[in-house]
Amino acid sequence: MIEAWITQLRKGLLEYCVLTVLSRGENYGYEIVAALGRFEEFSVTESTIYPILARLRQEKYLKVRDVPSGLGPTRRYFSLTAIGKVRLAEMNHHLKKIESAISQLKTPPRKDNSHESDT
Amino acid sequence: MIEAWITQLRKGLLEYCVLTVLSRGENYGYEIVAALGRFEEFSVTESTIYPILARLRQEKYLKVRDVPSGLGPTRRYFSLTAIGKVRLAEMNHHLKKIESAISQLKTPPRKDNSHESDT
DNA sequence: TAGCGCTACCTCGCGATGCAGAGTAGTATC
DNA sequence: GATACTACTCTGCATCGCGAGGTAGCGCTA
Repeated sequence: MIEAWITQLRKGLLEYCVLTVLSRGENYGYEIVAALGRFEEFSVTESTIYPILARLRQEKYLKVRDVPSGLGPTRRYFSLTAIGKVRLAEMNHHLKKIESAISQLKTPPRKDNSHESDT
Repeated sequence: MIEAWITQLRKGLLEYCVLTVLSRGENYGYEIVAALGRFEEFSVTESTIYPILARLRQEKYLKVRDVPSGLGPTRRYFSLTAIGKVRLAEMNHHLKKIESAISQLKTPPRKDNSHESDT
């Protein structure tokens, strides 16, 4: 099942997506779910996002600001901290390297010489 | 720890990498480990690769050919089956969509109109 | 007051995966 | 027989995504 594979692929990636969304400005959980949900491959529910937000916050990558919405429960706005921005930059760096590695995997490795001429 | 994040990122991705490596032609486990190990982000050991190969084979994405190596135990060459190639194509498709989604996440969403002019 | 629906947040428990560590087996060399 | 190298296998743990379920504030209708 491709769907099961996508679930595995998201591991780690969703954390990155949350940070990326927040790099555009502060936002609250419910809206982040909606923002990611616009993309089929990132369709998620609260039970996926809230634990990520909690962990990111615990690790000091996010800070919190509670704002009464007057239209329901208080909204908890998350935004990147300084180290959160650093973290996101590191992630971007690693993702680029991974992309590069994958594109190299698609091409047979260039042996310096042809001391291996099987078949 | 970024390293822990990379570990999470690899979930699902390694399966894709293995299929990609095999799309270049048949190969055996030990060599696949070496092929992936050339890239820092994909540095793995046998205990990571062999379970993937076993699962991929069980799901009929790979077929096996045993070849005595005369230099140790018999080598077990893996190669893509027909549905293995289909699977890899599907994965490529999904990865492209994910890449596209990520690049859109980096840009604030364009509202068709400005019926939402917050700030 | 009671019931319903929407917004918004949080927690529990399961399944899948990556991976360190340890083990098995075949061949060659000493 | 002991050591070393190649090649593959198994066990057990940690982490994450996510379905299911729960709480709470506000507004509407009856």
